[in-house]
Order: sequence, then structure tokens, then C-alpha cells
Amino acid sequence: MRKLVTKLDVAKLAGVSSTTVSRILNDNGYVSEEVRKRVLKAIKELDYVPNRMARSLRTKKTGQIACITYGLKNAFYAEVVQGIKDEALDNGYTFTIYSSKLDKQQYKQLIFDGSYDGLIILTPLEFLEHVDPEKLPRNIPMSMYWDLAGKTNIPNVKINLRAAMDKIVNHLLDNGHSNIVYLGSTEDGNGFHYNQRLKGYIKSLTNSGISPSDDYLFHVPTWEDTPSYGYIKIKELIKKNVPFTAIAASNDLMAIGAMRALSEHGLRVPNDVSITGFDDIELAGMITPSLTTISFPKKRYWSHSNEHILEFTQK
Amino acid sequence: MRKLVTKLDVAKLAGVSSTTVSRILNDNGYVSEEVRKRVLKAIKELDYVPNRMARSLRTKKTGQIACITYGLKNAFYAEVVQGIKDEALDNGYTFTIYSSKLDKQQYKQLIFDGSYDGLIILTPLEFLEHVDPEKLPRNIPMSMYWDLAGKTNIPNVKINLRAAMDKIVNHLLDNGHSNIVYLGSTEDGNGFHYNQRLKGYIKSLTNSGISPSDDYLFHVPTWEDTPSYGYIKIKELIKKNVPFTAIAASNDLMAIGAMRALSEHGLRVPNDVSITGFDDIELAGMITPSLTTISFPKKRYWSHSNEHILEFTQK
DNA sequence: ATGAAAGCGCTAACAC
DNA sequence: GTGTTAGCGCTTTCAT
Repeated sequence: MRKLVTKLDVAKLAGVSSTTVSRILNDNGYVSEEVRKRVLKAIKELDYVPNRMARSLRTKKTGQIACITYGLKNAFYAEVVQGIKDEALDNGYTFTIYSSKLDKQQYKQLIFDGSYDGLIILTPLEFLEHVDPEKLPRNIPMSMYWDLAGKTNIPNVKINLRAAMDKIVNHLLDNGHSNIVYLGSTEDGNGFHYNQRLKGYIKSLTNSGISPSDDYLFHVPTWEDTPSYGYIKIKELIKKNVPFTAIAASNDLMAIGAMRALSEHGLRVPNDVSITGFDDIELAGMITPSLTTISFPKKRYWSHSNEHILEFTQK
Repeated sequence: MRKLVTKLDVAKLAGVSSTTVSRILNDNGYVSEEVRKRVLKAIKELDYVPNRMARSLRTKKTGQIACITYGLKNAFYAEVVQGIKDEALDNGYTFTIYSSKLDKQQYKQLIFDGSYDGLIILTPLEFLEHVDPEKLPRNIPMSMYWDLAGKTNIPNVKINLRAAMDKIVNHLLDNGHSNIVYLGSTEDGNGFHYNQRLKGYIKSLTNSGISPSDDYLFHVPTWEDTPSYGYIKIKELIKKNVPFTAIAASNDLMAIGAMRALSEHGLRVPNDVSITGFDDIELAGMITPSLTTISFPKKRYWSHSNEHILEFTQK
């Protein structure tokens, strides 16, 4: 355990004050070329690295940003998180990941313990369960991924899941399907009507004069949206023996699991059953047959923005 | 922007010294029940959250751990990172992700700037390019994911990729295949013989009296191991017109892309061509047909440890 | 059982 | 141009 090298050690070796060292490191104030050389040499010699904690305490800038997310196993979130991470690092920030399964106290700490210069929330529902944005003294910049109904006063990137699902179900209807299965979460959360996807599905059917039936709703718990779960639910569907010719899945992974279940029962895609995904992860185009899916921007929300599906709000 | 609430504010409101507040928060020293109540009430009233930077500066414990990884798009890494993240959070640590594409200076800072209590390295090759473990004053605990040849003095979780690839290629040989394509990186890095997988492939063939031919090596650059790349390379393979009956891919994602390419050319798996994966991500069992693959533990290295493939080293 | 005071390593007035 | 000094918010001896 080597003794910590401080600014003072450098200063002593270079025969200057610690302020001068600071000036050089932070590139402010005037320092003569001769002194700068000497200090730089001392820094190298001692292998000095400034202590970030001390600097943060003083400047009240931590250079850290935090991101609250659920999981990384879903390629959609993995891609989004990766994009944010790279962007953060490229801009000299450090990137910390939090789980969305935090309690009230943990959320409070995360916001107020002074560790972060900014906060990105990918799981608005879980966040709002614990934090009231109205009561939030806005001393830490936040940005939220918003796929819920209603509005928020936190700056956000808005995704219109309802319109997207509406669109993709319409696509199925246009292709002559009428018995369309919905595979995804059917929960409603906290008055925010979490299930925008379900709403889109219902709207689309209703507009076409079809009354949605519970027999066609296959519930997957929030955050359990994995291939395995899609597989299991479609197994159930087949056992139930209701007539169907299409499945609208809430994400690509579940669609892939669904395809597997169908094929095990000799049902061919798309000949016997049509199936649509959601998210457009890279894999969607790589399986056989390709998955019909709907794309969301994962890196550059605003530049690729789709008028109706996506909207960026900044206060 | 609310003014920062400090320990002193709490102390004043409760009519005690800041030392006492500290004692209560850190649960050491004796405090009378009556005072404790009063202080707790003041904390709640002011919505006080201790400043982590200040505490870290004093205690030299940051409660943060960092992980250096490449990307999250590959489900294998996503699962590993997720496991580490959850474990860290469950133990009261904060989890920060770094990219492996850092320069020497950035690596140095990461290790020495006092931000982290521990460091996990998932990309040993990139790390060792910039950091010499011999010269490392061991003042920050590190742990490394080790899939290279040779040894390291950093505590590590060792994966024997060579043995794993050997095993899976043997499986293909046992099933009567002899023209086996290798799909993966063929680069050799820094004397660490990065390509343990390729080595395993070669060993397996050689042991069976088959001399490996360059015609069967389809190179994928390190970290480009995506479905799309697998797809592209197998397209090339088909165009080349060399006879083959099996493909050993370096990971599951590339295998999936490869399957796609085959099917586009009317080649059926496994009837016409056998294909094997590597990593055993959840998806491997969900595509049709299922991918034959080899499993690596992604969360509990030691408990599920496989004698020959995996080894945990702790100094 | 509680408080006073020093100091973690750094930066930013303010002096010179 | 460069140095002196105060202080960020916290914990931890050391007194009392």
C-alpha cells in the first residue's frame, strides 16, 4: 500500500506552492513556462494523480452521472444504456448504474448525497412510486425516459408506445388478420396507465370494429419480458385452443420465444401464424424468418426522431 | 436550488454537536435514547442526507466499485455485468462502468484517483496493454476475468476457452464431421495468445489427424462478434465454395447470424450443416433449431465451477 | 454521554 | 506570476 501522493508532495519536489500545481492541472491563471515544466516533471516522477473526492468536495462537481435502469439482459435496454455510457465517458463523465428496485431512502440518497452531477431515469414508473417530482428541489439535473401516459415536469425523452402498438396491430389487420393475440404486460400502474402498448392494441382493434377479448390477452409480468416467458405463454395459448392467426408481442425477445413455441407445434411463421415484435433489436433481422418489428431510436433520440412516436421535451 | 443541508444544520436544530449526529448516523459511540430521538427527528425534518464526497474524503472509503468492460450488446457480457452490478448494490456499493477503450492516463486515473474501493476487469487484454501489474502498487483491490494464456498476479476468475472449444469441436468430430469451419477472431495479442478458442479448435482437429486449413478460418475482429458479422462471414464462406458440413462459432450471437446466412441459401440446420455456439446465452435455447452451445457461469463463478473449464484464483 | 478541534486533499479568493 | 489561507462536509481523536 503505497502512501498517497498529494498535491503538496508535488509542490515540494518542484519547489513551488500547491496552488501553482493546481493552476497547472486545471489550466487557469498564469504560470511561467519554466515552472510548468518543472511541475509536470515532478508529477510524472511521483506518479501523481489528483484525488477526485477531495476535488469534488471543494468544487461541488463530481464528474459522475448516474443511470437508473432495470436490467441489461433485454437487448433494448442494453443498447440504450451502452449509448448513454459511451456518451458520458466521451464527455469526461463517469457512468454509474443503479437498479430500479430501490427503496425510498435509497432514491433519496441517490439524488441528494452529492455523488452525481446528473441523473438519467429509464424506469419512470418505479421512480415515481418513490419520488414526488413536485416536491423535488431541483438541484440535480435529471432526464427521464418517458413511456407512460400523462405528463411529468422532469425533462424527458418521450416514447409513444400506444401509437407504436396501434401502428403495428394495424399492419396485422391490414394483412387480413382478425384473431390477434396480445403478448405482454397487462398491468396498469399508479394511474399512469402503464400499459400503453395494451392501449394501442385495444384501440387498433376497436377502430376496426373488433371488440377485444380477454381470451386473447396473454399477460407477462413487467420486467419478465424474456424469450422464455414468451415461449411459456404461447404454449399456454396453444393449449387453450382459441383460434388465432397472429401474435403481437410487446418486445422482440418474447416474439422469439413465441416463435419457438409455435414451431414446436408444427405451426409455421408466417404461413400459419404471423408474429410481430417491438423494439427492433439487432437480432430481429437475424433470426429466421425475420421478425416484423417496430423500431425505436436507442442512441440519438432527437436526430432520428419520428414525429408521431417520439418526442423530446426539455424544460 | 435548495441550500445544502449539512450535519451542522441538523446538530443546531437538535441542539447537539455535529459529533453526536455523526455518532448516530454511523452507529458508534454512546448516545442517550433521548438525544437520539431528537436528532432523528431533526434529520427527517430537514430531509438531511449525508454528503458522500465529504465522508469519503475523510474515511478513504468511497463505497464505489468500478468495472471495466467492453460492451453490453453481447448478452454474455450483459449477464455478467448485471450479476456484478446486483451483487455490488446488494452489498451497499455503487457500481460504475468503464469502457475498455481507455488510454494509459485514463487507466491510471481510474486506479489511483481514489474513486473506487475495488476494480473488476472483464477485458484483461486491453487492460494489460496499458497497465503493468508488476509495477502496480496494490492499493486498490482488483479482480480480473481471465481468458488468456499464461498467468497474472492479479486475483482472477479463470476461464479455459481452449478446453471449451476443444470440447465442442470434438463433439462435432464425434458426429462424423471433418470439414469444420471456425468462425471467430484469429488475432493473436501481445504474447498472451489471445485466441484460446482458435487454439482449442486447432488442437481438436490435430488430435483427430486432421490438419487445419486456413480455408476454414473465418476471421471476425475482436469485439465485432455480432449476429451481423456472423451472417456476413458465412455468406463469404458460401461464396468461396469450399466443402463444409459444420461451423464452430466463437459465440452464440455469431452462430445465430450464421444460421440466417445458411437458411437464405437453402441450407438446413442441422440436416445439411451442423453449427455450434459458445457462451450459452438464454436465447440459444429459444431459436429454432436450438443452438448446441457450451455454457459458462455468468453469475456464480465458484459455486457452479467446472473443474476443467473454470478455475477461481485468489491470492 | 457529549463536545471541541484537527484535518482528509483540494481549489479559489485574496494578497503580494 | 506565485504564495497564503480559508474552508468544502465529514469523521475521529482527545478532552471533559
